[in-house]
Amino acid sequence: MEVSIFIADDHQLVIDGLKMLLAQAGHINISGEAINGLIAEQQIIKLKPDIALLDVRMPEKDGLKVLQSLQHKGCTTKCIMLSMHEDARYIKDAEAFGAKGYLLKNVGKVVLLEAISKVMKGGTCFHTIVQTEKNQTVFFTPREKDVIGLLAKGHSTNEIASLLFTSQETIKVHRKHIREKTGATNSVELLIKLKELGFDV
Amino acid sequence: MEVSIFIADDHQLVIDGLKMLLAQAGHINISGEAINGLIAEQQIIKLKPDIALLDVRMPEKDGLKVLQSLQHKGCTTKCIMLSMHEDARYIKDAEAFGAKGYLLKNVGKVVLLEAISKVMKGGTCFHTIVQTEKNQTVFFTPREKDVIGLLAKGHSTNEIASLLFTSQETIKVHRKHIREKTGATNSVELLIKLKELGFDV
DNA sequence: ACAGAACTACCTATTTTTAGGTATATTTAA
DNA sequence: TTAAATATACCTAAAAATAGGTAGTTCTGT
Repeated sequence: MEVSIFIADDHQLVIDGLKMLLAQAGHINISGEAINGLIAEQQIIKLKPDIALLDVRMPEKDGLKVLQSLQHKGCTTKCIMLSMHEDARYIKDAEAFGAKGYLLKNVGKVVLLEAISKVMKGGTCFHTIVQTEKNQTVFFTPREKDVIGLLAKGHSTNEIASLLFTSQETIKVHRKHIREKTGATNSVELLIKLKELGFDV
Repeated sequence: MEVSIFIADDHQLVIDGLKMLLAQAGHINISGEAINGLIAEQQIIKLKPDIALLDVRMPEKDGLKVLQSLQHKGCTTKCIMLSMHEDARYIKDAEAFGAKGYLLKNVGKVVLLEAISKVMKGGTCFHTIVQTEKNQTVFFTPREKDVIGLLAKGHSTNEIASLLFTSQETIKVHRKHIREKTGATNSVELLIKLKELGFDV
């Protein structure tokens, strides 16, 4: 049976490559493509492809957000996420948001075609990762996330306090809690650990 | 005429895509592929393809280093760099090291095929960028690069001094110079600016 | 041989961050 | 309606980073 697939990736060359790769398979037709999340979302809603391949990291709107929006709007297109990040949190989020699969970009075409086949048969295909003891959910409060966001932009405690209309002392406490939650002893280390945990910083 | 091409990229899916894309062109045959710089270098020397497509960012040995090694060893394969980074420094370096082309991954297949054609005819194809006043060459000494590398891993001045077998005072000076060169006032800001300048941090 | 660059090292001084503590008002959830 | 979580704010104290200075040695290229 003919399968229609939509491709969203921020690199045109990757899109072109995937198109060729999928076209090769014979039973697949490419219903559309997009180089950012916003266009992807609009087009997928409009074209209703059987499957959408969504790059996780995209401009305007990342793949997970597109996935959420599509689910929220009742779109029936089955989404397979493509990512460079072998990260538990991303994969869990993708699954939670209703993705049918999650593949790393370092898989080969065989794995991709198998995943598409599986998903079309109603199954799922999530990249299994070596899930060690760590990655125990680290949780941040909304305010802590505000602080993390500004920290990641290179702001000092003083600047963050001004931007969030609160005192330096308060921001100090938030920073302390954030460090304690991650086990980091300085800001650079903190940002590294946050990235490892899958946060967009 | 038949053109043999080697592909090096750290994502198998990108390789597979490019293979399909190039195979489509008819007159191109893929002589080999690699998912890291070291393997790429060995294979290119062994297989002597007409053209090598080298991803700039690769594990083990980045594309620019592979390019340098190949030139140094007198390899005649014409190298076209593929990159996600529209960065003056990378492009200049690539040209200086003897690359025949530099393309962003957001170009389409038409541009890629044209570039290959141009290069095969003895020409070059460098992605022209909007070169604003900024990007005035920021240069780091080898030792400064050592320090930057360890800083980016979250190490403190103290730790860096130990790792580089020198005194804290010396590392302080290096850090000061690095900040002065980039205009950053703290480490997080520094790393952000370095990334903007195209450094692998 | 000399100039310049790079690496080293120390100085002072201020600012910022890190690392503990306590405490209170407000909101959230059981 | 308690209990817990969140955001707020202040305290002390030590460690680290930032920002300026001078200066000697070594290596490299002219």
